[in-house]
Amino acid sequence: MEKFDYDARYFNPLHTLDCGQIFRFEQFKEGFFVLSRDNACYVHSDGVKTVVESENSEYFYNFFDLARDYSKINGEMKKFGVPLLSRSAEICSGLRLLNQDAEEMIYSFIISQNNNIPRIKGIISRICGGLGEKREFMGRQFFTFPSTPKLAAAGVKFFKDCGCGYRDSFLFDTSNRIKKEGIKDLYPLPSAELKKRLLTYKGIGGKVADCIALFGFSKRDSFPVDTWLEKVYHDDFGGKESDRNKISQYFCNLFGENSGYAQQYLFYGKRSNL
DNA sequence: GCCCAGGAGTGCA
DNA sequence: TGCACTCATGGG
Repeated sequence: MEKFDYDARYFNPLHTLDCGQIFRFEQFKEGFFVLSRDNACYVHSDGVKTVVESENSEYFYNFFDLARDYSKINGEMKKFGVPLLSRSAEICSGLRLLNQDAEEMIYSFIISQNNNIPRIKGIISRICGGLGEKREFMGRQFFTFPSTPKLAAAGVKFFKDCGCGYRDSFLFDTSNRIKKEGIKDLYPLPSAELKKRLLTYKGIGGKVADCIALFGFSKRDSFPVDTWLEKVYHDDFGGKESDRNKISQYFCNLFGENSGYAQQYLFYGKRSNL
């Protein structure tokens, strides 16, 4: 068992986990049981220190993006004079962007399209239960996220039976393509080029590509626009466009390198009615 | 029964 | 290029 802690003011487990960037976590004891790739951790906070217990501290230190100073990022958010953003930044100063596994993000966000978060979590959980490896951490059983070869070999019916709906063939096609080609050459690409490449996969459009770039490739200059951010754009920024690509461009021009952080604050703030 | 959910593929003008 | 239509599924 390895264990470390961090200033809770800039690391709040609930705000970090509950803003739609991760689908594999559950309430556990006084905090949360969190899964990423084939790793598990227990994260909990007393409001002063946030503690992470795992068998791989190095992995989760990077996963929770703890090398980065969020006090400055958080402060920047209040300079735009947008009440929703200021409130969210004030209340959610401990919200952090996770550095997650690229392939896990690709499959997870293909599932996310036109879907709601509770159901997305259920689908992913069933896929892991069916194809992942059984492990145990702190007396709790969990399943790893399946490798691409396992997903590729599963067949459309497996995904259908997990409740994926019409996204079953997207997962089948994309996993088989990644099995053949790999994604190694995607890592060094700049955001715009990466997004262009992601758009060529079945089931990945503009919004999902932005999520994968942001959460799976740590491209913080991405701004995914879903139904919630479209609401934010109209309600809180007085925007007139309806094309989500244009809305994303608007926000990227406004927030630049901090686009991803602003997006998460706004998403959480709007959904939570802050 | 309806509307919505972290949308995208397709066909047609 | 733009736009309407369609796609499974479960929760509210």
